[in-house]
Amino acid sequence: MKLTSKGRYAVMALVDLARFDTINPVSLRDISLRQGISLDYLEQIFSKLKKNHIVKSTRGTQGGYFLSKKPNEIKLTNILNAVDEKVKTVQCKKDSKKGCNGKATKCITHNLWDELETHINTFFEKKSLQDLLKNNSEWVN
Amino acid sequence: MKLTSKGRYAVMALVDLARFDTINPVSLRDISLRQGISLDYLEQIFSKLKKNHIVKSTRGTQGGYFLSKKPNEIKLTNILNAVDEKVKTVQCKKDSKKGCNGKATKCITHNLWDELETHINTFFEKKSLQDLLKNNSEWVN
DNA sequence: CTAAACTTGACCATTTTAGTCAGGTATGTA
DNA sequence: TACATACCTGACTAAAATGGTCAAGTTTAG
Repeated sequence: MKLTSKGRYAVMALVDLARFDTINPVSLRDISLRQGISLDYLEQIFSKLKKNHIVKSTRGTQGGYFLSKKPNEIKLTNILNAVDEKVKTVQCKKDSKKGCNGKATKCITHNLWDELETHINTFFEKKSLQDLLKNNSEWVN
Repeated sequence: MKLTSKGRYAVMALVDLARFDTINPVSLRDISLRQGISLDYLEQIFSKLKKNHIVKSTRGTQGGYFLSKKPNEIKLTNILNAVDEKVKTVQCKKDSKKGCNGKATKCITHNLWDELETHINTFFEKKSLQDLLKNNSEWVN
């Protein structure tokens, strides 16, 4: 199971973006300063977000990134998948030697982790960027 | 966030134990053979399980481990906590430099991860060893 | 034409994971 | 009492993941 700061950074950056991209595109430099995330690391993350059609970008002076959809259309699943936080709880295919190969002879706890995975993913599918914006609209930056 | 094979092994081993400790204590060697987990690794795991009063042991020939409570009294939270799988989603105290110190100026996504943590822990608090036994009673070993 | 911005990919230090290894200690049974 | 079978402890480590940095670009608005 993976759920690390890369995913957290991605979500933080996108919330930031959603709040500031209303007029002009937002530069990674600004996000970096506001959120305290390394610029170089942000570039890696946004490269993936762009490939997954979550953000678009404009180059040149005054360029930057903006959301490619409305905040309520961007679910957390989309974001986390984009940056490779798969939320996979088991990989039982490798150890075919004993028990679990995903078919007839599942390991004893296979179903459990499957359930958990569903449980977590449901959570992420319900939450959109919009939801996070609402919770934070009153906050000073 | 941590949720790795150590936790998975712990759960597997305990399900195995729950199925076979009805008459005699179960040796780690047997569990190791049945579940395909390294004996040395099992010893580490059971050391922690014992410290946390989830299992007890008898020494000597024919010795081994057995559950210290009934399967329905052992929740997955207990097991995972015992082997140090904390299921912590954020540690926002370290980076006091920017935003999140857990107090007034929480990072934008702080509430989100708190919610997720609760969501996952709820799942683990509901599930007991007994639940897993039921699901697997029909399986051949 | 050039500075500001995005883009790409290689690289790397540190930490965590998933164990192994070596050496114990305790105890039921013969 | 011997001894095999268990448990117990701590040091060690290869490999992978994490959380970045660094270097060298390309693009385009002004």
